[in-house]
Amino acid sequence: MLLQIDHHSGQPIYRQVAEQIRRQILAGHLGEGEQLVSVRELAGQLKVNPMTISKVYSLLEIEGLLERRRGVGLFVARIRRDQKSRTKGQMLEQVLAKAVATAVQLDIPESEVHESIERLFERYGVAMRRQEHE
Amino acid sequence: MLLQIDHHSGQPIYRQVAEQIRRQILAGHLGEGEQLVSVRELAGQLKVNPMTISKVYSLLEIEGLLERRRGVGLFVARIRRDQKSRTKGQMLEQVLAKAVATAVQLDIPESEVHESIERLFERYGVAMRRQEHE
DNA sequence: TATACTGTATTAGTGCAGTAATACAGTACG
DNA sequence: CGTACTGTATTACTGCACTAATACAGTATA
Repeated sequence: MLLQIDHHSGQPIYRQVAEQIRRQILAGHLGEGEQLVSVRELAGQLKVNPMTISKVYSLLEIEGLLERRRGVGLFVARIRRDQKSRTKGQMLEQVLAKAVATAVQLDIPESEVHESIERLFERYGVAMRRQEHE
Repeated sequence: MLLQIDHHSGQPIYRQVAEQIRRQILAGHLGEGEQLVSVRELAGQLKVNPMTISKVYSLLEIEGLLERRRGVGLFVARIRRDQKSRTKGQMLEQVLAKAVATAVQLDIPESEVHESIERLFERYGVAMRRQEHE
């Protein structure tokens, strides 16, 4: 599992890690039933206190993304497809709602929002293709 | 000037106020050259320490939205149209970039993003119409 | 130049989110 | 049942963002 922390982002460590794991699960990069790296091991890799990682895992367990087995470890929970896509939809809508609110208050027309999104997607497409070649 | 503070939003006061004034300026609801309410007066209205408002004004001055005249007060700066629309565009793009990043990482297709935005705009439309009737 | 406004530099208080240390609890397995 | 793993409850430290109190500085105007 490839994780990285940006100590200068202002975002707390536990949220950065949680967000990355959450996305790996929802995107299917982290398979159902798969065991996660142990708290102490991940803490060691990231050079962070184990409690910080424990907090991350607890957070994701509450969200229903992880299942814990006492004394054994944490595993990616079985998630029903509809629930999964609903969660993904909610995450998207959360960020989009902010954007639309901004646009409305600044009197920016809907068409411009769509255009901007097209540009951004295009930019991502380019970035992805560059990544594939490396 | 109609401003409100939500003490339960978690967002600090000075940012809430700054954001609201910023949008009023960029949307043109607060005209060029117009004088702003004095620090002490606004602080009184919002029942907040004057320094908090001073901080807000300083912030907006640094952004180039306000001009200060020592001992007199603060005024909405003259902003060139192109700069204004550029600023607005940047604000929008900032929030949209996050949304697109989320979508890409979750493997959500671009079409779904556009649909979600249409829905959100529609919802806002309804809310606005309701407001007009009140 | 006195007064009644403007804004602000400085300093101090406060709360809380984030992180860490420590010690405790469950499980597997020889 | 001991050892070597799992995760975690409790407690405490720490830094910093936010807010506030106070006293100071500029300007207009009579």
